[in-house]
Order: sequence, then C-alpha cells, then structure tokens
Amino acid sequence: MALGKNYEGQDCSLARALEVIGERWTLLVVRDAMYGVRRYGDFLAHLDIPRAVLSQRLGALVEAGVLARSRYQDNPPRDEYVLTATGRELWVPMLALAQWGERNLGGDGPRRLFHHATCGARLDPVSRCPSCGTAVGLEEIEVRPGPGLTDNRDDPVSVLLRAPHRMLAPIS
Amino acid sequence: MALGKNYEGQDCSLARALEVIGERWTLLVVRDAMYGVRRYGDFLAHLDIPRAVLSQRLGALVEAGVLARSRYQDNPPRDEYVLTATGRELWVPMLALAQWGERNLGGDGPRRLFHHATCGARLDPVSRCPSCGTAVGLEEIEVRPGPGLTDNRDDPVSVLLRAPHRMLAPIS
DNA sequence: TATCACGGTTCGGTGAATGAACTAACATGG
DNA sequence: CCATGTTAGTTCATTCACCGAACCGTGATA
Repeated sequence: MALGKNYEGQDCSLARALEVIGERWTLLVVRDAMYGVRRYGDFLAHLDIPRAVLSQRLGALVEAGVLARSRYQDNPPRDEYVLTATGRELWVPMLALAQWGERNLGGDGPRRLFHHATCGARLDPVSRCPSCGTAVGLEEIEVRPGPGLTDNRDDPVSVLLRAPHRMLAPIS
Repeated sequence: MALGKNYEGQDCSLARALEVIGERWTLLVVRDAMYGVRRYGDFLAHLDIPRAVLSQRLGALVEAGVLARSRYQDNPPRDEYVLTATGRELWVPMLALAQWGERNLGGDGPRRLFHHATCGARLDPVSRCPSCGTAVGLEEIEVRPGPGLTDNRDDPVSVLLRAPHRMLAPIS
C-alpha cells in the first residue's frame, strides 16, 4: 500500500481524491502531462524521479483513470501516457493550488503564467477568463515563463517546457 | 526531510505548495481545521493518525504559516491550532479537489454539501455562489451531510462534524 | 555482430510511518 | 494526601516506501 493511500476511515471526497493523487510525485506527473509530456523518458528527464517510482505512479494513474496508455508506434512498440477527461479535470484544483503557493509561499513572482490562448488575458485562480467571462479549458491555455522562473535545468524536456506553448500539446 | 518535501529541482509554484501540504495526512489536518477542529486530541480522534505524525504535521503547518498556535487556557496550559489567512486560502484548492474526487471517483454521491450560509445555495467548484454571483468566504459556508455520507464513526468529534455547522466554528 | 535507445524491473540501503507504550503537567474526587 | 483522569505530547521497535544504481529485453541502427 502506497504512502498517500489508505485514508479509509475518512468518508470524504477529499480523502478519496488524495488516495489517487496524494502520493509523492503523483501530482507533478499530472502537471507534466498537462504541459504536454507523454513519454516515460521525458517524465524521467524532467522530474528526477526514481525509475521504479515513476513506473508505479504511471501505472496507478492509468488504473485510476487519470491517464490512458496508448500505442503511438509499433516498431519498436512504444506507448505514451495521455490525460483522460478525468485527468484534465484536475486542472482547476492544480491551478488553485499553484496560485496558493505563489501567493503565500514567497518567491520571486510567478514561475509560469497561464493565459487564455485566444484572447491573451491571464487566468485567475478559478480558471475563468476575466476578459471573456468564460471558463477556459486546458486546450485553450498557453503557458509562458513568468518573471520568477529561475529554472536552469538543461535537459531537453526542461528546455522545451520553457518556451511558450499550448497546454496538452505534445512536446516531442 | 519529510516525504512530501524536497522537490527542489522543480521550479514551480505547485511543487512549492506540495512541499507544504503534499505530505501524507497534512491536507486532512487542514480540512479538519476548516471544519472547526482545533485541539490535538480532536484531530487525533477524528483522523486515526499516529500521534507522532500528528505532532510533526501540526508543527510543520505552524512553521509554514498555515496554522497558528494560540493559548486558550492557562491552567493547565493548553494551545489550539487555528488557521491563518494563508491557511484559509487553501479553501479554494481543497474544494476543487474534493469536487474532482466526487465527480470522478464514483461513490454514492457527495459526502458533504457546502452551502452559502446566508442564501442557502450550494457552492460550485469555484467557491462562488451561483445564486448571488459573489465569491463566498469560509465563514459564510455551512456544511451539511450529503446523501453519500456513510460515516459511521462514533468518536465525539465525528458525531459533532456530522451535524450542519458553519466552517471554522470551533467544535468544542 | 556490436552498440544504442527506450522502457522498464530488481536490489540493497535509508528514512519515514505506524501503533503501542511511556512521560509530564495539572485537575479532580475521596 | 493519594489515586485517578485529561491533555499533549515523546520514545521505541517494526514495517514499509523511497532512493539510486545496476541490470534486463526488445527492436533499431552502424
């Protein structure tokens, strides 16, 4: 039984959510998937996570219906991990949590800015576009580096993720 | 170094938030604090958490500025743990996460319903009241048991938390 | 045939979580 | 004045998950 699991005495939607995404690394895997990372090796390069832990997390997320495994080439056989509708719905809590961290935990300003791709306005914690008034889905969001970004990692995945790009768009 | 900590390679507000609230049990402690739990023994009774872990988590949350420790009686000296403004701001991500779990992880319906106390309408994932159109703060929210609640725990804290009550109102 | 890339699994060592027992400070009842 | 109870912890042995490094299997490439 994994660490973030087994809150069984807690009859609470939050506890049940934490059984799925509450383990160490899990939410960061989902975050990278939102950024467009899909391959085992790319997660590995970007997260500095032990390989065994990554395998376990990807498997658990697939089993929970957050990610889906899909064959993208046959020779050699290679699968990629893509967010399901359930997984994409994690966007709102993740954005809210990230903005909480940004507002309350000091630092040099936002690391990344999330903009409504079609109108350019920055999103508020609700993932609703203040300019259009509409709720903004992941595909319509563009990520841009923020003023506080001091990420100096030079693995290829990190470099790609520093450039402005649409959420969910595959990085490779 | 605790388990949920040390995502240091990740220059990301989400990772920094997870260093504070990403450890096992931590978010459930915060949830109980939102419900009005304030005392060590009450957290203990409601969470079934090992005493040593609870001590560590309460201390870490105080250090992170999510909870504040305050003396509520002198003989014998007793402290309680109360949410700070930073802690109360966790409400939006917590509600979003709980509703994600509710919508996507099956179950028999919501465990608890969050209503705008002054107008009675149920909150949406954004913590904005659909009837008034205003954003609703924690103090204005009433919790009521939902149709999916099967909580049969009989410790006094669980019993108190099953009755409708305002968020943040002390339970004892 | 040798080598490489990719996506894992295996394994020993470390550190955190767990549950039970113990401690300390003070209050209460007889 | 002693025994007991309440609250808020700490200590300790065991278990379990994380960690990092090494290894493995498949298919492509030189």
